[in-house]
Amino acid sequence: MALLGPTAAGKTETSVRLAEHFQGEIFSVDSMQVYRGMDIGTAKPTMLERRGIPHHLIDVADPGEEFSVARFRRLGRELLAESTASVVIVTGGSGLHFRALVDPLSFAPTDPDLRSELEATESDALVEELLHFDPSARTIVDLANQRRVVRAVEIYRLTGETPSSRAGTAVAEDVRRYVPEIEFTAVGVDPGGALEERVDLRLARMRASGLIDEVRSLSPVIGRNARNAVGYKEILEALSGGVSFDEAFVRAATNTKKLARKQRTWFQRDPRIRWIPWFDDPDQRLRRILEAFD
RNA sequence: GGUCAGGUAGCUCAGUCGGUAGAGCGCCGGUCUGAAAAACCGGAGGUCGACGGAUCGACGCCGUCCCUGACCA
Repeated sequence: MALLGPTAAGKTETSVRLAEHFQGEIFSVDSMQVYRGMDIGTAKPTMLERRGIPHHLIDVADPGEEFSVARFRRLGRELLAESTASVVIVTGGSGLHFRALVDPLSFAPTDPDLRSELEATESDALVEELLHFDPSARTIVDLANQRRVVRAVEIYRLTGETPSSRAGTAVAEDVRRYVPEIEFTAVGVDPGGALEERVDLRLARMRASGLIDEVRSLSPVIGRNARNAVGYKEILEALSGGVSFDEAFVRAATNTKKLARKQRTWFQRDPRIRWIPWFDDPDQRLRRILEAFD
């Protein structure tokens, strides 16, 4: 089963209670909780909060690494295959990571050298190359998005596959139709308008718990991906003297709310998620979620 | 009280020689297959401090007033 929704929706606590109820184990689908040491700012559940429930896909990479979705999928599938848990509870707010885990997404290979070569290439030239080997790529790839164009050309040079050929496969069609590879039932939770104050409150708690020190100690080793995490990027900016810590937290608050909206638009189009009405009381929330899973 | 600078989108500010306004951020919405808490796309929003004046025409010129900041008394 899956428990999804935007950040600060109380998923963590609820998922632990669900796991206790079903004797299950938790698989996190969170793009930033994968990094070791990024604890406070990612709202990673502490050992105490986990209450003995096994949590997977958390702390599986160093903050200096670039832990891609493809790696996330590979590792997640491995761990799922090995798992002996009677019930698996998938929870988190990273939509693509969720789909990578349960849906038939097949990631084409990558090559760091080729990648950096393409990234250094004039974007018009890349678009020209792309449209040359696949004229109808225009309708599939966002040509204004440099990263997408680079990736499409990279895949072509590495495998000969074009955006059209990849989009035309049966699995690609299944992905579009939300046909899962691993069956599940999913429930969505969303505090709606109450989310803003939950975010403000949570950030204040993070600050009180030492988020600034956490970021400071991570700053020498944090990598390109991890440093983009909301809360971290703003405080890193403050640490390098750009802005005050107060300002950093104000920005972190708006960016967290922005993130929540993006997470919503991602999950909202997934027809498999059943959204339940929000209850502020955790007990009531759990009860409604259990009903929904019945 | 005086001098100077300034009052333009929610915020910070652009606006060439007068032809009724733009950007970044925010806000709203969308896309999404190896950076996804990323990257990208679209949209809404302004009686240009107020009132008067000269002009075919003013955010822009002239006058008065209001507000803000700095400095001088």
